[in-house]
Amino acid sequence: MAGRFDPAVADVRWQRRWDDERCFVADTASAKPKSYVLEMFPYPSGRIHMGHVRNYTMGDVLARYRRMQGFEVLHPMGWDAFGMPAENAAMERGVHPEGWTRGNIAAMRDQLKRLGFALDWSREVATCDPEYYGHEQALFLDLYEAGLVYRKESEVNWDPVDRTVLANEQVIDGKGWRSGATVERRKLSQWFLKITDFADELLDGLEALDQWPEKVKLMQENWIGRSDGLRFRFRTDAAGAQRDYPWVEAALAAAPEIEVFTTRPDTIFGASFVAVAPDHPLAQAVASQNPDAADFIAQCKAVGTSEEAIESQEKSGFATGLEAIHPLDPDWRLEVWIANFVLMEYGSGAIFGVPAHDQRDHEFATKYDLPIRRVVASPTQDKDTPIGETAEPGEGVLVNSRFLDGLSVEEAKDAVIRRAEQEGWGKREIAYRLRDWGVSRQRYWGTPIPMIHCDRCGPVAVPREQLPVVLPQDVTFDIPGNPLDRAMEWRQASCPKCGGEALRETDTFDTFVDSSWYFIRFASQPSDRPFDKADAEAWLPVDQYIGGVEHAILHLLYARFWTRALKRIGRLDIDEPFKGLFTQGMVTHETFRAPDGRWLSPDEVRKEGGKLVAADGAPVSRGRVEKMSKSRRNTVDPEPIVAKYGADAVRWFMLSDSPPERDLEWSEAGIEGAARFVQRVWKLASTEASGEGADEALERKLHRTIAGVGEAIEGLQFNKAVAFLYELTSAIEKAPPSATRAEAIVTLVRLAAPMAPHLAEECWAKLGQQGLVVGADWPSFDPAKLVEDEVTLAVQVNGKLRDTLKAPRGLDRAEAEALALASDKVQRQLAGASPRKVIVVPDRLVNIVA
RNA sequence: GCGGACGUGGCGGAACGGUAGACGCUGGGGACUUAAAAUCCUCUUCCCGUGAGGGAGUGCGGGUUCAAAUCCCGCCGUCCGCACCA
Repeated sequence: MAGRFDPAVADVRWQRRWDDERCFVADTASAKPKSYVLEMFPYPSGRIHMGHVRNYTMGDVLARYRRMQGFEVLHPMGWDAFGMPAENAAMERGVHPEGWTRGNIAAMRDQLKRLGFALDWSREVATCDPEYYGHEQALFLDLYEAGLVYRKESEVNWDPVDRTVLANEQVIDGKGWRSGATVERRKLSQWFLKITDFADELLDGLEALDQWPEKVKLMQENWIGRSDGLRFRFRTDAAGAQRDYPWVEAALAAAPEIEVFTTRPDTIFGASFVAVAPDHPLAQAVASQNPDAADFIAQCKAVGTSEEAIESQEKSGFATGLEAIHPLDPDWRLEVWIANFVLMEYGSGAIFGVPAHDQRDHEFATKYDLPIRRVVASPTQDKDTPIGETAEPGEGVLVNSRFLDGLSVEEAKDAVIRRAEQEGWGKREIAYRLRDWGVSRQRYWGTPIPMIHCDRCGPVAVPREQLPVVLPQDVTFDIPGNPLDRAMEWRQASCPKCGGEALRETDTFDTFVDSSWYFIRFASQPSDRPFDKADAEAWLPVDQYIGGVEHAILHLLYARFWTRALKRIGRLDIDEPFKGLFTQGMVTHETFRAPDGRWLSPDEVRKEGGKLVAADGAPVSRGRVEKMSKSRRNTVDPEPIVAKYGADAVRWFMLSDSPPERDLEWSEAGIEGAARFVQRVWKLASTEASGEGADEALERKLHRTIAGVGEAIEGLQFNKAVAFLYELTSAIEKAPPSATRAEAIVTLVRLAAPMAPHLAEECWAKLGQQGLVVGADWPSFDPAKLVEDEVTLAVQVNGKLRDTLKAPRGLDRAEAEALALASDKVQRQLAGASPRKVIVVPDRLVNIVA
């Protein structure tokens, strides 16, 4: 009896060997074709979790597979090391964010190494390295000089207790996620990157990304939210008797014209009112003179920003006493309202309402008894068909619309836009949902924004030779707010322009800036500049990028933007950073709850008499299978699992069963099964009795497996690759000794190498093969050996399967038909009737239609 | 509300329009063992039948086709993204 494969010994042995031989160091100068495989780098939270293991295992299989195929592979790893958890740890435990982060990186690096990933650690970067963020500051200044950066006042979520800006995701039900304080809307001066300049490019670029999931492309498309329409002006006037009201005067002075944006210029004769956003200048002017208006606006702002709050909120408005003059009819006047459903950030912050064909306008008009005028009619309607309880946003033919009558919606849109442009009161415009990217964060643990504020010169860029602007170490976290604000020694600087006393910018970058170019730095890392153009272009774009779908919009959009911005300024000639994208599913686990509703971790639950009970004997209810999370207490720490079963079993399980894009449920039984497979392969390799002669059936199986595994890995269908290897393993186990069998075992080891590399190396050595299996060639297959000489013909009568027959391959139609008709079962079904028609699919099926 | 994905045994899932359920897990039976673990063999969609065999079956209802899990139409359900975007 051969011994068992002992991962505790083997894993370390081969990891050391790969390291010693620098197996995974990528050579940019190599003449081989290049392949860049990348997984989204982790935030160093302290320990890796199963999601990381799954993500990195997939990338690793691909990287190792490509290497065996003869590619020079770049497969790097680093750390998205800035961010709030480090500061929270500093506040809660009094540790410095840097020390905390560095410690976490060291621990997680060890954990990753223990899993035997084929990573080029020589290129490791952490975004908190001054070298890394210094180059990032330089890139930012490049963009600044190119006019792609600007400073603007903008509204932010302000936590008054923690005295910091919160991201939208950190505002829960209107309260700060840490402090629980009610979040205020506050205006702050922030740095913005002009991502909207690239809106069209980013949208059009999606088309070429044929190796991206449609879902992600669609999400980005919606996020960018392009809509074509017309921007035009209404002249304003006072409504008859109200000319002398002070707020009307103020409003007319502030807004002699109101600009609106519409995607439905065709409905211009259906207009029944004009509405502006509460923070529109006109609304503000009215409010300055009219306390009721001011109250109304304050009410609008008081409503939470949560989705539910917005959804349940009733449409409401405030009549300003102004009127807007219809651009196509000077005698036609529309009431001007301030309305709570108009957004200042979109379009021009003002709309004209068409209640007949827009649901929001319909609700508003109904409430305030404004006219509802049909201007589009479907084929079953005419110009007098009344509008019902809801608006009719659909297609049709224009009615009640003067010169537009009879035109289709599309034709009418065009006609109105042309007329507006001719007459000079409006022009065609494209509006985007996408906003410019605000990158300022009032946080310590991030990349300092390389700017200096001078009272005389305004904001001035830090001179290049002074980069990097390094974070000061000596800061305190005992008081809420940004510690950089209090680091007076660090803040003081002389103005690069006038030489006078000035203060540094104390905001740091959104961490998404850090992750917007790390894949470029991986490809090329000179010390004197962010990257070398030629070296970076040798690797980029990333051939396969793998990560969670939660980054479908922000990170992936920012990285695409950054890459295009670098192209525009001539730094890198790459359009799209990620040629192939794959978003893997989550790792889930069942959940358990105590009678009082508390979540219980799996090790607090045991089985007793077929029932689940807690440690104290209380009955436990089984919850849903959910994503592993601390709050649900259903996490499984990979480290003890790896220690118990070995890296390969864990890797194998991560690839088994579930298709990679779907969720994978962690289970004890599953990992046991994976560990069993590892031993089966080891047993084959370690007990192989050499045999003589060929085994044709096994040989065909072998070639089909080579083809199948290759195709599955190429398509990132790892679960199928796994299934193929199970089949081959069973076939070899059952086969009698032969030369073919011996060869099949060697091939099996190569096929399994990307997934279970330690096992493969151990087997490879045991089988007396030369070198390391990581450097071995991927097996090739002979297409001629993929087919069987004998096929199984399915025989159907009227489309129902009645028999299966063994037949030699390549029967012609007549032969196949004759064979099928000779079947007893077929004859019984036919019961003497003669077939009306016979369909033959060669070597597969005969269908007899009676 | 808008957009999208998905729905197959006890479970995860396979299946160029052509033998539904590969492979794995679980469970049943058996072998080996003093015993257990490990390992191996074997069965495992459902219904009728001792059996040979027959019938049903891929969320539901229609349709196209010699043939539909797969294509088309209409429902139902689950999940995800966006959300007062003019």
